[in-house]
Amino acid sequence: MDGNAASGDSDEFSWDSDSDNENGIKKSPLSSCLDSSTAGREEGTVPGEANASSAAGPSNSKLICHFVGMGFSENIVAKAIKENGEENTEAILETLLTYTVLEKSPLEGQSINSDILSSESDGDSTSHSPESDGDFLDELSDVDELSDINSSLGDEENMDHLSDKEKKLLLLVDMGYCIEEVSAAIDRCGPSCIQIDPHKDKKRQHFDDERWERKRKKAYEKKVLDEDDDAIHFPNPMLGFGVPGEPPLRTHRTLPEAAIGPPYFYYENVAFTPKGVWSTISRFLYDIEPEFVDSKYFCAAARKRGYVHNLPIHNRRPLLPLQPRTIHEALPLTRKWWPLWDRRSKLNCIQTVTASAKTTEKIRRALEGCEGVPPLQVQKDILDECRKWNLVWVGRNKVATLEPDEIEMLLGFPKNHTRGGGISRTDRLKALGNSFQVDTVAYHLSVLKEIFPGGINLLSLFSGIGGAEVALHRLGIPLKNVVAVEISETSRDILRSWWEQTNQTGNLIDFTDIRKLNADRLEQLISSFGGFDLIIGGSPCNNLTGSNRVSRDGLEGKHSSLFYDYFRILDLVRCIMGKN
DNA sequence: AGAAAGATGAACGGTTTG
DNA sequence: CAAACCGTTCATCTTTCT
Repeated sequence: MDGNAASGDSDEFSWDSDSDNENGIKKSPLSSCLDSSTAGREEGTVPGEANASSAAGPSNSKLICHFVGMGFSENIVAKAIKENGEENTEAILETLLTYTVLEKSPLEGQSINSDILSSESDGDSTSHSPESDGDFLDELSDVDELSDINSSLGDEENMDHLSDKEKKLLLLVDMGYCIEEVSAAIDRCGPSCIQIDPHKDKKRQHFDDERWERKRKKAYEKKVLDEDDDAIHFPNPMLGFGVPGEPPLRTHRTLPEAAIGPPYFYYENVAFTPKGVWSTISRFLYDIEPEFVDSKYFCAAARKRGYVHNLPIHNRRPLLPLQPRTIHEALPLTRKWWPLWDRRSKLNCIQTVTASAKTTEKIRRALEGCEGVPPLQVQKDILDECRKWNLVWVGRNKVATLEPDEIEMLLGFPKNHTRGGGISRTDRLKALGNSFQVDTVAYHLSVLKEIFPGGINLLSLFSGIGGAEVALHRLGIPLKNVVAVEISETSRDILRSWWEQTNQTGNLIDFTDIRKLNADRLEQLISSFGGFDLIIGGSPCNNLTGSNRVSRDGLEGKHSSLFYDYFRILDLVRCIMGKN
């Protein structure tokens, strides 16, 4: 998946507006599906089409199903739809939230929810600039109103009549959390799993201090999560349920009822995220326990990732031939120049940026300055740089960065997979750095071969350069219909060019923006070939990975919040296929 | 020739884990 | 404690467009 891609196109969603992220109220990933079904900006459909069809008969149950999937009870959903009509999903949501959150104090409920929803559906977000005076004042007045309402609710007396869930919901929303997410989270794990400090010292003037607000939110998140009991723990060594060549750690597991397919699904992201991210992901993905695997057990490079999937885990088979597992085997030409004091046998994680010529030049000069074995301190400094930049030895005193074709091999792609067609070296490295390790994913997907001997229909979200497609193809699982959603044109080109070169007999349909993929389009696709067998994707890690010094904002980050779109699409497909 | 767009290089800490 | 991390941003150089 191309991590930067989300910022590439014109922003109808105003992701860039800091104030949206700061108070966290306007942005509600869960409701984005509702946005797109009402706003009529779907790819390949004319505006209004969605409204027309959602008023039709069968989609009424779909609508109910959708809201029930969000955690509302069927009775209330039916009531809300009756009250608002089927076409106005935002109004339905508003009503639902009103019922759910503030049944017993309708007055406050109305004002809070209408604030949230009216500001969300606020027309002009395209040319939105946080510096613009008018906009800025608008934001402030929104926030002020909200904080007035909330502070009036803030004292204990006024909250006495509210249930545990309602109190916590209000407090978290007050902290800047997205209301739908909080509601879903509480529904999934109960109010007691979310610890709230009732002593909030809210000062209005702090709202114009972005940094303070961000810090406060971060600190609060940390506090909430530190007190969270079910923190994720990582297996050490990071073998998941098992890797080839080792006795399996587990061959069976019991999935939560709600998690069982069809369709099968497979979600991937970096293992080491800010705290709490994986428990949120797991909670959304039907409480499935993530499988954490380091790809160093599949190839010569480390790649620590978490996978949430509902696939069977017995009778997994690795891709053959097995990849070389050490640097020397994978890159034999480096052996000759590899100094004895560099004891690395595995490469570190392949990332999107590589060292410059200056770094390798510096190392060469440092080594030429000493005769024989360099002093320990020099060794250590050089090794630190080598580990940091994944450098390999290519000549006397010479280290070098990995070449794109070497990375293709390490990640399990065919040689020249990303080469040519006007793609620059930088773009290759970037696209590769964002990709799956094919052997690892294929090992997990291998169980599909006997389930679907005739091939599968695949929905590939954030498909990038096609790691999932390559994995399935190498497993010998025929690809019947592949719907690939990828925002980067470069990556789409790479996938299509691979598709055309590998004698595929199926159809490849591609989409650009997952945010614009809606229920109507999915329904069309599903009815045209009878449903998806596998929904696979790794959403952007930009705001999760430790490499990001600037905006490691967690799941609510500009890019990584697209996880909620993965969930939205998955849930929609399950819904449409009648499994919700 | 000059502007615009694209490619490359270099500097930028902190959180999380065992 | 060390060690690792699917990254961002700005400056500068290079290529392409007008």
